[in-house]
Amino acid sequence: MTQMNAHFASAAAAIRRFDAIMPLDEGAIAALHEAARRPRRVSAHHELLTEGTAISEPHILLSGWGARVRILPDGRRQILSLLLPGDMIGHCYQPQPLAITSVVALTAIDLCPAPSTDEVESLRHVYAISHALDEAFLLAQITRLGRMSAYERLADLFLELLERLSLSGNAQHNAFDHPLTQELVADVTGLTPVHVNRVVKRLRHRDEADWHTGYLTLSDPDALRRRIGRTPFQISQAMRRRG
Amino acid sequence: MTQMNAHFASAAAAIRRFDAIMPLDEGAIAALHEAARRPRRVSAHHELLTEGTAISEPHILLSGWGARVRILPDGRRQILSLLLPGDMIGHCYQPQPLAITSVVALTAIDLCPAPSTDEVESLRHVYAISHALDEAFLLAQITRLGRMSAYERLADLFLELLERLSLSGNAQHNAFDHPLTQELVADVTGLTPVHVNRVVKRLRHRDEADWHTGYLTLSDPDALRRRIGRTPFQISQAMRRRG
DNA sequence: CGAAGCATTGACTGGGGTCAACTTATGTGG
DNA sequence: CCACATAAGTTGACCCCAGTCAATGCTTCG
Repeated sequence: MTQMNAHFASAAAAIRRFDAIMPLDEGAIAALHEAARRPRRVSAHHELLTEGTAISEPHILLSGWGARVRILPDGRRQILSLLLPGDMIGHCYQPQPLAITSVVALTAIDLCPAPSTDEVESLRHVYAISHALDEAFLLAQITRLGRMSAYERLADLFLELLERLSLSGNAQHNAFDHPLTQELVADVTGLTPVHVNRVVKRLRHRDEADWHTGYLTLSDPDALRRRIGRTPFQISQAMRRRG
Repeated sequence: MTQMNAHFASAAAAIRRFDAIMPLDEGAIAALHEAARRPRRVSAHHELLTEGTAISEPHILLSGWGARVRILPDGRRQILSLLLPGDMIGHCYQPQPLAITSVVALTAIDLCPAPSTDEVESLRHVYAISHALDEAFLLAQITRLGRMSAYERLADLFLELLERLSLSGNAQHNAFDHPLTQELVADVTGLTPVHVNRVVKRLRHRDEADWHTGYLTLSDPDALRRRIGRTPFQISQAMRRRG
């Protein structure tokens, strides 16, 4: 289903996300479509960027999931952030050409170079907001790891994923394709795979979440949000206004 | 001692840090000195920025320590990152005028508006690198919280502080003023104050660190780095080169 | 000198890690 | 289309790191 047209890389998800972040003008839409016409495909487990390596140009993730990863000398692995359709990869402000982290494809993914802001001025603003959102997700990740229980971490992560995937139109009816293994979720949440399994079981028993064969459904996101005291993520109107 | 001339806000630390990040030209130094002439003083525990509030203009922390903080509905508190002399506050790329987190003064601090890059073009590059470093510290914080034991978290944090404070000349001989309470360190490391105390005790007994009356000494940073497998933080040459 | 904040310690608990077996998917080649 | 191999999910038994509760010192500083 999702797989069937996976090789028709489409700009749809990315454009929906950017447009949700901030309404796009025609030039921006055209440029994004054009850029997405010759996507690069990378298969799962391959490294897109290597920590300490030069960054070429910023890219846009068209489909599939990626992650920024850090690995400790003894092999422990931490996923710093997840990259979803419409997210940018390697977007930074000129001076620093070195990748600050490795980026890996968690599934097969399609990506394309991000249209230059020199050509489409209006994208500058969109990219900047996208970048600010990325930082917001890092901060959310820190609070998750620092001050939440295992149960809260999973619930919070699932809610974040639902909210983010909704932006790009990759979620419907509180459900979405969730291609990660429990081990990868463990690497995001700072837990062990075994314990992730136990907590997922609990979520299932409570009828709060169902996660089978790569598809995750949250039965009542609002109730879950209230339960763990999560402020629903939203792009504030003010965020869009120029300072 | 440190307190005695605290009311003579000085640009020295900030300039040393920026210059260490990337050699400054005379125009930049002059602008920084000028900006630091009329510093704003904020006493401990006061909020500099409130989450969701409009950001005025970027500032430079001249002296004292601050923190980006997030508080959960039930009162749990997580310090997202520490702000040290020479660090920037509220530096972001135009479009997003809302503070993404609260910022509080942990000690009495002095700050001044950051000279505009419109006036001193060369500062743009320096600010960008400073911003990239901030992000790098967030990523370090994530790995600390996600994949390190309490012992490693404290050792890693202390080493990061030593390295960062060395840049601004606020550390000498592997030692520095450390004004935080154990409770605040707990809020940085995602632990409880009680457990921070126990780990600090262990560090003391092993003669790895000594922390008394606001002064922290690491007896052998390199040995400690090796022990916990920490890559010494450094600003790579390549980071300074223009892409 | 007393009060308030911070550091220190002990006794106890529990959330989450570890180890290991077993089951269920996924997938690959014959 | 089945047989087997490999990866992923599931479960139980056990343990330990770090949290909790609570008492006691130790500093500041008014």
